[in-house]
Amino acid sequence: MEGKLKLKRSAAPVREQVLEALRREIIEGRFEPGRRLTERELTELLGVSRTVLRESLRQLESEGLVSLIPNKGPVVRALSVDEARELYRIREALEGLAARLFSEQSAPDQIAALERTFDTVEAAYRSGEPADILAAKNDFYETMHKGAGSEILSKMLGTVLAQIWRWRALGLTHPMRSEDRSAESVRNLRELVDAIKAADEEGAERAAKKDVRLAAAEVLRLLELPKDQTASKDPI
Amino acid sequence: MEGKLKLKRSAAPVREQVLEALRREIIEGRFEPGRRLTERELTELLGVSRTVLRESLRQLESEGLVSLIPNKGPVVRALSVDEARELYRIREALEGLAARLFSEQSAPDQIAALERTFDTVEAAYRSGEPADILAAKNDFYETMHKGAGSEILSKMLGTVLAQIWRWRALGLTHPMRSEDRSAESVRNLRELVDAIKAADEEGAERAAKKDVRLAAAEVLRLLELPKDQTASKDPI
DNA sequence: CGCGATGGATTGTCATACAATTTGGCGATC
DNA sequence: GATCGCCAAATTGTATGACAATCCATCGCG
Repeated sequence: MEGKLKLKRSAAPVREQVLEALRREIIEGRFEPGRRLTERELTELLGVSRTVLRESLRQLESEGLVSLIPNKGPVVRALSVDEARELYRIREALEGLAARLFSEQSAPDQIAALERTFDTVEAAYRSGEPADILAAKNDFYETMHKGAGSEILSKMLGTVLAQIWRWRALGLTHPMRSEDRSAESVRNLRELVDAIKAADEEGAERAAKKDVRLAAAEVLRLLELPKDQTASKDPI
Repeated sequence: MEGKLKLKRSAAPVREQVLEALRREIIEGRFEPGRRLTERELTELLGVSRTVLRESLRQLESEGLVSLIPNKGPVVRALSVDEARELYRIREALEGLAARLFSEQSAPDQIAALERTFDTVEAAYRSGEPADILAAKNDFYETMHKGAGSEILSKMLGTVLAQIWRWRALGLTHPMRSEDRSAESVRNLRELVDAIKAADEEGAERAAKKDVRLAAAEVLRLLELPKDQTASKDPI
């Protein structure tokens, strides 16, 4: 009955901790797509009751991270390439909206925060370390979403990002990735930041959308490459 | 222990039936915003166990229809005017995307289906019956979402629509509603249908967004009116 | 070789129990 | 009489055990 993924029994409700723990395992790829998650296995792993576990699983289903197959059990959701395409289109629309809302508000402190995270992104790209780049870009987007001033939108973008997390890493680590992508991406983000600074709503939306669109194109290109590369090492 | 909202014990899992029953009650306004929903009350009303009920409530929380206040219980979520505004902006972006995707696909049968639902909308507007208009427009949007060919997008739009359902009715039934809105709305939708027929992706997106934007403007105008009208009759 | 029966594993649902927390009210004290 | 503190009721949070329903692999029988 021992929990191996330790949960502090104090601060937050157990259910929340379970939810976060499972979400993390899935997003970070330790529970790979398609993997079955039986209730017994999870309750033993986490040391919680079925009651709590099942509530968390239902929530993860709403977020699109697991599929609950009737009488069969939960499975880590595996997305098809088509679904990846759909998610990127949705993300494009929503990031565009976020950028526009950010521009409309034009809050000086938020803009300053965005510039700071942009500098970090730039530095991370220069360092070339994929993990750093990913972390920096996450910060950047998070700052942008926050600056848009819509809790609802932030949450929606959060669930979209959680679902495509795997592929975002792919675009940075795949051996066949395009070499020009880095410079291009930085250029885009700078354009976005400049537009927001200038309160250019139209330009901000366009830049944000373009950034997502190019990232999507790269990822989809990589996903459709023949699989026989040496790339089999890390099929996140 | 008798369930007063009858649930058939057969076809679908009990949890799904509970989920749908509660969703319906909330969307259609029989559980008004802000109302507390204690677990005991709901289990008795529905005749199900707390286990099932709580799982359903968690799901409704993810959908934004209830707020779960810790140690206090579930409450039918009440949206502020600001949140309404946010939801309409999000809807605008997503409906725009749906229209664009529909155009891109240009599936003749879907287009035909859309034209049929548009005719129904037109007829409903001529009849002037708010319930008919609402139902017809729902059909229209549903058809459009389906035609966009993205299950994920459809579901997202579904949860957005569920949250603003109340206000959509408002735009059609409020005593102070603008008289020109009907003609304008029909004109917009026709523009949208025409653009889709012409595979004009740009135009379709623009028309869909405009439709949402105008509907939002009308609803927000009504929400900000002084409350002392005779309008107290039906505060859905 | 096909195919149905059977049994194990897993989910679906329920009832119950008790701890933790909130809340409203009651009473004691000043 | 007012204020503060504290108790008790109501409600959620969590755990446990039980049993039916369903699915699936496998074994056995024709």
